[in-house]
Amino acid sequence: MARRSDHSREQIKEMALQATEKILIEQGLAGLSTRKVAAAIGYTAGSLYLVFENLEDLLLHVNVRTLEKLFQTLQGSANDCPEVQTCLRNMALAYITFAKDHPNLWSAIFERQWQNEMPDWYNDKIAHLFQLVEDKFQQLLPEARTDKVAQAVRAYWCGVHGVCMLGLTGKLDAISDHSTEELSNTLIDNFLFGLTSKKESRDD
Amino acid sequence: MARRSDHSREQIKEMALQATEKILIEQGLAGLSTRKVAAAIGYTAGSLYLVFENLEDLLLHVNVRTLEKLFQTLQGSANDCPEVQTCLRNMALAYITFAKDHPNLWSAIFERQWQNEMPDWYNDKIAHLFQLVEDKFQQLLPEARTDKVAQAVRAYWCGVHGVCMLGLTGKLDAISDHSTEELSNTLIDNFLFGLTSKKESRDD
DNA sequence: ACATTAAATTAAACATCGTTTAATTTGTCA
DNA sequence: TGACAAATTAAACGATGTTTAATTTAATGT
Repeated sequence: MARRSDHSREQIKEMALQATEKILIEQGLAGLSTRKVAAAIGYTAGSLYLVFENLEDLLLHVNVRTLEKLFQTLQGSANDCPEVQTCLRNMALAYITFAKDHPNLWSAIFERQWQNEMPDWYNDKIAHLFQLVEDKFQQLLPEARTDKVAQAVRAYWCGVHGVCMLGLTGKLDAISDHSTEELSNTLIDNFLFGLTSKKESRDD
Repeated sequence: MARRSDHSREQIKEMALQATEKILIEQGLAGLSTRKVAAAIGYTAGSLYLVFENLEDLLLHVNVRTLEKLFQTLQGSANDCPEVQTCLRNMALAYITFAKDHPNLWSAIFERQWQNEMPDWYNDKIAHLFQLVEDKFQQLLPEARTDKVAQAVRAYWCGVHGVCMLGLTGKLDAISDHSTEELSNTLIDNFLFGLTSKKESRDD
């Protein structure tokens, strides 16, 4: 075996990931290209294909890192809160804050239409995130059936994500300028109130 | 003045819009290109720039048509319902159904990161859609302050959109397979219940 | 120490893209 | 009929993701 440079495959992989993240942060998904990434790490576009399947694969690895950071943030916001409702409130706000702080990284996860379906190691990270919310809902609804909790988790998640998406892409500002945080609280509070008030209702 | 073909500017515009829509439906946003559109209407890519600013402008015009269709659908679902809650339920379901029926047209509205901010004639169409929901909320909360209604509309809209987005892009299937419609109902019902139960609560 | 060999890396090619430019066709009017 | 202007195109430009063949590099066997 022989290699010209003193970078191992893993090193190149790491360098490429960091370079991609930097470009993504500074120029957004539209400003990302294989040649830019390669130039940033002193290599050529072709070399990236030795380490990643293609640009989509590279981007997927950056996204999973973003998901990990998001996980840390959400976990931190889910700890010291007296009531479960407060936790779920805070986690939503933490999600929104994260998206605002890292708009390009965050939207890189959703902006793209992926060719292949997500690999397992990626879906696992998302499940990891869901688990964080699910724990709280199990605490909130201790006697509820498993699938009811799962349903609540998804509804919550969709709501928060919707606020984030429409809020950050400015699709709401055209109409009014309510803050995204207020919107999130309105949605969560009312949803949770409804959920905890009529635990026994059957409507399906 | 002289023109080679017997197509007026308006005709070409219309032809291009229809061709774009067809390509979008069949091949998705990733399969769309100026050359394809031009070829489909028997012209050359350059000719499109006589009629549209650029591809983004062309796509925007297709999207506004999609919004108009969506408006018709929502309006239809908002008519014959005994209770307001039922209307809001149905409108959400209609939105989801529309997105499922026209997945590529629907996601073309959101998948792309736009260079320029939306023109007024586009934002107006969105406001038009919001109005449809706002009417129902005003009916639901006749005594509420205007901004509270506006807030509720946005929360509702974000929730529904979030369900749609995460549901259609398959970001939820990785975890469980609850139907998108059930999810929508869970979110809406609980949110509305919370909203109508504690009308007088103050928490901001 | 040197030739061999295989891996690492690149340069170049390919097909495509959005957009702009100059060239060409076309129809109308003096 | 000839001149002019609008309509349309062909071609060019710079850029993209990806693949290929060529080249460089370092370790190995002798």
